[in-house]
Amino acid sequence: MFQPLDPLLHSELRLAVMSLLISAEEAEFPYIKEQTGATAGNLSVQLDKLSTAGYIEVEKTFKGKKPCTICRITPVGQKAFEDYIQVLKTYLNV
Amino acid sequence: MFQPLDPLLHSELRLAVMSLLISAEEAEFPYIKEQTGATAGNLSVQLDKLSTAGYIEVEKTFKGKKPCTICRITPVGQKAFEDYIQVLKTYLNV
DNA sequence: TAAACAAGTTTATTTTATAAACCAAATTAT
DNA sequence: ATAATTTGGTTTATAAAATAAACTTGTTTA
Repeated sequence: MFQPLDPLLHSELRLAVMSLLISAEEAEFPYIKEQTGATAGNLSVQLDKLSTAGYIEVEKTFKGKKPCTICRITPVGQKAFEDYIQVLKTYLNV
Repeated sequence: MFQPLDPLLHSELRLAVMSLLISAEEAEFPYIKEQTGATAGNLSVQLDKLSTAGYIEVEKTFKGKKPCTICRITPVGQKAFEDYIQVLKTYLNV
């Protein structure tokens, strides 16, 4: 029997975002966009979903006069990521 | 930069099926259904996709008078599964 | 001051996953 | 014997998700 995989994390782009934020603690929208190769629209949507779930927090600030969106992983997000890995391992026979 | 995740494997049910077949070498439809908890319809569709991709082979035989669908992983499928794990690991920081 | 660019968001489209409905044959109950 | 149920699936319809295209707002640059 397989435990269900958290659907919020079992998504290529959202997983990549979480992967970045786990190591980086903080990252700006354009950086995430570049690292993941996502389009801005897709990234925006996926960040919203992670944010709504409480997995990340999104801070909207300014860098000089330009808007700047900063993302950070939350404790809830960290826990979800770790749990996801544990469950996933049972699928991979690792 | 993240390498793309094989979309055929990055699916909860198909991954579970592959996971079973990697260890089992051979499994019948009802067994896979039971182990994965999938509905017959969903399983049928996903097995088709894996089969069309050449990741598994599906043999239709009879067990006495009853139809019996046997699934096996192919070398192509094994390779794809291993590759998928390698790529996935870069997302998990494992 | 008009054109191009940066940083996103919103909306529309495509793809995917999933289950409901269905089918054929075999078994069981009446 | 035949009606009802079960087994072993497939096909089709629906719901959800991913993704990109189009758009917005403000800022630089020509």
